[in-house]
Amino acid sequence: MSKTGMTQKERRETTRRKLLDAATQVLVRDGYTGLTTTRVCAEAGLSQGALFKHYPSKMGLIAALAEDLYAGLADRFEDSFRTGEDNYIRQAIRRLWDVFSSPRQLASYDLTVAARTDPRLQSILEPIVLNHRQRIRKLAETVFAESAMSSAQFYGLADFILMAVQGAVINSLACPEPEILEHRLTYIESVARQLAGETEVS
Amino acid sequence: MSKTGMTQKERRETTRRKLLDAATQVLVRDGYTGLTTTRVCAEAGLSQGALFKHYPSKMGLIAALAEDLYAGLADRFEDSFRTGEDNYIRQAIRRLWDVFSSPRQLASYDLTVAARTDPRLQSILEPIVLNHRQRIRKLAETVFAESAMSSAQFYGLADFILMAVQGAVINSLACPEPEILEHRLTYIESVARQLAGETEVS
DNA sequence: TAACTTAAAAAGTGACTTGTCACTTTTTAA
DNA sequence: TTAAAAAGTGACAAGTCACTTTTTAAGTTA
Repeated sequence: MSKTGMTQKERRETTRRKLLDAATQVLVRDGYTGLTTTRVCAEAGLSQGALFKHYPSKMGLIAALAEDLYAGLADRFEDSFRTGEDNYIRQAIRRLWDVFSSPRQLASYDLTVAARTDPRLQSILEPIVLNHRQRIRKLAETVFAESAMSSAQFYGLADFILMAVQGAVINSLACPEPEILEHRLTYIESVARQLAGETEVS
Repeated sequence: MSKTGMTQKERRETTRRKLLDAATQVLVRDGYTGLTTTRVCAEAGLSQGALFKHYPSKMGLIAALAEDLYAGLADRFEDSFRTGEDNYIRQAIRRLWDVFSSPRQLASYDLTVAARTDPRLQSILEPIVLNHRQRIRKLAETVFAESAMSSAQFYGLADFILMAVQGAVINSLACPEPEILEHRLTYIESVARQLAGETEVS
């Protein structure tokens, strides 16, 4: 844990990683409102000066944070679909639920919602979110290349299910009701099963 | 526009309404992060002292704001479904989209998301959101009492569609893509049509 | 009209915000 | 070994925040 014995490049990288990890944790724990440079530095065990040496402003840090965060989310999403393939519809919904209600995913909604009223944040998120979408779309195509459905058909369905799950997650943010949630998930599951059974949707 | 010629009760009420309207507008315009007592007072054309005379704290104001806001949302939701009944599935989806992408509805997501990391806000929203759900559920039941579907069936479907639309709306917050959105809406519409055509869903 | 109560304005307080600056420590290059 | 460059520190400036205190204005009642 000593600071010495590192090359400059290593020092740079480890410090930036510390800052990004700290920022992520603060965003997860305290939300966008509680995301202050003071807290990030305290969490990282570094000084204010260190932060502003590496990032020109708070927004600069947030830009790096967003990139890092979404990369992690996409990774998790992919992992979740690479493992386990039995009884896939039922499990897929549950897995989607797990993915989209994970702390980091919930924290990403803080950024999304804040972007509504912050043009700077919006322009930071735009390319990141576009890339994120593409990555998920590609996953859907490759994973279900050998499926009965065409990948295009599947993506339409998957995207739709995804929207529904996310809507359900966000709706349970302010007031979690396990029963309603369970009901919604099983409904989504049944719809997915029904839609997947038919080749023609539109 | 004179301040005089009012009874105390009238003064109280008009001032409180001014504060609530101002707070709503600030939330809509600047988001939860930008919702400060200073801005609310400026927007209302009143002093800080006036605000804290009527509400014991910022959270007290937010509690009143939330109640007022959600009441308005439910009203709008109901209105949207009371008028016009032709070609209802296609129109219903568009109407839902309109409702859920309205400025006030988007602003309500600021509260929802902020509640994740603020227990005080969460306990304020809990009863309000519960009541909101009930109100919407009742609407679904009464509106479709004479429909082919049973109201219970319809509510399951409606709730599901609602989640999907909301998910789509939130997903386009950070990075609006009209084409993707349009595609999603038509997909949701086709699914709704398909599901509504069958009496048995589960 | 005078005494009293409530509403609103004006001014102020301390805590917290982002960002800067002068300085020390560590690594790199000559 | 020594000079320059990079990384990191901690105090501090300037401003904003929620909230309080003091003062003025208006409404109510005797």
